[in-house]
Amino acid sequence: MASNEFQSLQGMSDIQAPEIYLWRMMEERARSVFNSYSYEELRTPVLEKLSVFQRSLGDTTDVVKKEMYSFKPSKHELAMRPEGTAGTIRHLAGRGEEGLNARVFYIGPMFRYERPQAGRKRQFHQVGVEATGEPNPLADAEAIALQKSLLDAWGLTGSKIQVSTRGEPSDRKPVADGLRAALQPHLNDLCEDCQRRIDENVLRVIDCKNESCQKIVDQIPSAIEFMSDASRAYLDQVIQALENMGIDVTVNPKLIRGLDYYVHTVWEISHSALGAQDALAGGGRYEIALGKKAIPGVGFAVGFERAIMALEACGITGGKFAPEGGLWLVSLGDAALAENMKLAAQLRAKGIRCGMELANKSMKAQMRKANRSGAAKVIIRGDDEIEKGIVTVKDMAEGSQEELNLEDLIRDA
RNA sequence: GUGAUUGUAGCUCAGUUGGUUAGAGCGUCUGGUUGUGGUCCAGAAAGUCGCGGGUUCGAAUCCCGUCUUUCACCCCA
Repeated sequence: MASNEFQSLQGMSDIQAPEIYLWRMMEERARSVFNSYSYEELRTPVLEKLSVFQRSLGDTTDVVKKEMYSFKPSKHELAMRPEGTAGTIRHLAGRGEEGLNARVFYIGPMFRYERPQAGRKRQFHQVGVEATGEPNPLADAEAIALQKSLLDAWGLTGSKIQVSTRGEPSDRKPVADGLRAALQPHLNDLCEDCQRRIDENVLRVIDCKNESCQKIVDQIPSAIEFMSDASRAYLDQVIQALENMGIDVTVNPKLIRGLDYYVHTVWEISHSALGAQDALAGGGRYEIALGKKAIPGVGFAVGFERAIMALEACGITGGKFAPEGGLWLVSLGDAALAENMKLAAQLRAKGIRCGMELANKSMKAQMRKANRSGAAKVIIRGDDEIEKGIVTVKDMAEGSQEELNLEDLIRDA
């Protein structure tokens, strides 16, 4: 089978039935949930100028540094979007005042050149939202509530919401300095990676998976303790607002989120079914400057591939959402086949799911197909029926049959 | 980028220390006498054993390369 020519690219897969029905369910319900929170859909291009991502995600992040599909077809260096926020903000920034108070969502493919792994593809799919506006703990809480509504709508259970804060930009230095000072005495006990991280990105030491590093991290003060009173108060207000809405979250000061643009609230939703990459969704408050003015907002993204892994662990699979019901037309003889083509067109015009065999096959074969299609009823027509202007209708579940006038069938269908 | 791992019919997999026409189950198709499915029975079609080299009288089985799968690190959704 699969010769190389028929293989899709590494980390990029074809999504087909029955899994596709799960995707469709998720997309449809996502749109419905977003509508209930009065968010509008925004579709931005997959390609943007490379600078759009460099400026919003940060030059130093791995995503920008080494995971982007970029190329230069003409004047500008372009890149395929590795996430949805940058393009969305690029769009909103162009809408002036209106863009500073917008609520939009997106659904679509994202691209990152990484080694594929559980729940990680090179072309992967996200649904996300962005709500722009000045920092407001209630907005952050609402975004988390919206995300929870989304997962609930999909029927996903067993996920965990963890919340933390990055503080304000002015907190960054005190936090980094404070953590470095606290870690310094333990330097030799940290893993190799972490010894490097202390200088490069000290926050990453906090969520190192190495057990011995974790022991040390547990001993030192959390990043939040080095932040200003205002930053801590902001987080408290978010937690309070979530409590008021009855949303259960865990405050985890060790939660680190990588992108540079985050300020204040950050959060992550994880699920035990996912393996090492257990985050199926993440979000946070950000401030993104593309031009002179920074755009403040809050948003989140959910990974479809990972959400699907979690859903399947909950026993929710695509097959459950496969289309079924409707009719199947069985034709005996060429005359009936021609007549059924006409009938099918009439039924389909009424929006009825309607299948039929277009080749001259045995009745047995046609019935088998009808059964497989999930049709509720089968319309059987041969020379007899054509002559009398009737159809034989068989109920597939009960096995019962009756004869109907053709006109009655078309009218009542 | 680092370290492992996978690749045999549409799908899930067997294939013994390299040896004649590569197997099974599921699925598909066709039948089981006049126009009836989901069960049962019978039969059939379907693989240049991921791709390319090499070793050998002979390779799905050994070696090298390459693509791909899966997993962990890294990073992230």
